[in-house]
Amino acid sequence: MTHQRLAVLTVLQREQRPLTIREIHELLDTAGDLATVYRTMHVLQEAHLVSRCDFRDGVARFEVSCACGALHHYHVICNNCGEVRGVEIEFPYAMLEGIASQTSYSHISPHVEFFGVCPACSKEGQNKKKA
Amino acid sequence: MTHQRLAVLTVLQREQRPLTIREIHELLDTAGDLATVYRTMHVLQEAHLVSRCDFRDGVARFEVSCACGALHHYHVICNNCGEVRGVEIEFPYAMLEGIASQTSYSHISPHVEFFGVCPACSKEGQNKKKA
DNA sequence: CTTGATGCAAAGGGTTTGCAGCATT
DNA sequence: AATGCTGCAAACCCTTTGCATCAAG
Repeated sequence: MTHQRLAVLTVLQREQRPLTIREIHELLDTAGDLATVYRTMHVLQEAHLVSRCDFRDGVARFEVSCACGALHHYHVICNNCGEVRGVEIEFPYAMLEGIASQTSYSHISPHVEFFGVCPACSKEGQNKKKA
Repeated sequence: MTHQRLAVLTVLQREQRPLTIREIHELLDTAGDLATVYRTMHVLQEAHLVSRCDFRDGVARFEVSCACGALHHYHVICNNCGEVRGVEIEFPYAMLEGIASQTSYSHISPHVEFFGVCPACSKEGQNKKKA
């Protein structure tokens, strides 16, 4: 609604990758207060305009919510250099049904992040082996 | 190896659920220092004796690594009351292959947590609707 | 005027680290 | 004696919060 919030959304739209709150703050033209960005992210999250992801490094990241069709948006993070790749792939909904039937939980939604080794770091590893 | 580390493993074995470092510390008979538990968890993690999971609440949790066969161990967390249920279910490895081929990343491993509403909270919701 | 967003500063909470002391080999 | 684990305290970082101010309806 407010100017600041639109600015945050614009940044996220432009970057098209998960951003730390600190990164968002630095990318804002009219850099307001960091606390304001934190509050803004809460609002945008509850409005389902952005989604939060967690790369297991203790820092929350945000990106614009995808207009998910059949394919869903995931991330693969390099264990070595931290590079993040986006992936569009179908999530196996059969799994959700299995979980629902095993647990009687409802409204189940998965939070998934993939970790691996990126091509560049893979090569480096090979070089190290050879050396 | 050391006494403290075995004690931590024993606690995790006994409880059979993801524990906060603070919880582990409180469950230890000879409660040493919190910092020691933090260091211990790092060691155990690197030794692949425990695995860390993340329930998106800013606190790391640990449990004994499963001797994974065909079925894998996952968690379903109640969005309302925070109750955690364990689930044993097959993970769709086809998904991993899809991601590997899309990204050229190797050694891909998924980190998954499921969120939903537990049966008890589901009932409460219905009561509220009726009331 | 009333409501809500902002900036600023301080506090909170989980985690890490430096250092000295202690145990074990 | 040497290595490494422990306890203690302080520091670090991300995040949240109280409060006064400011902008908008």
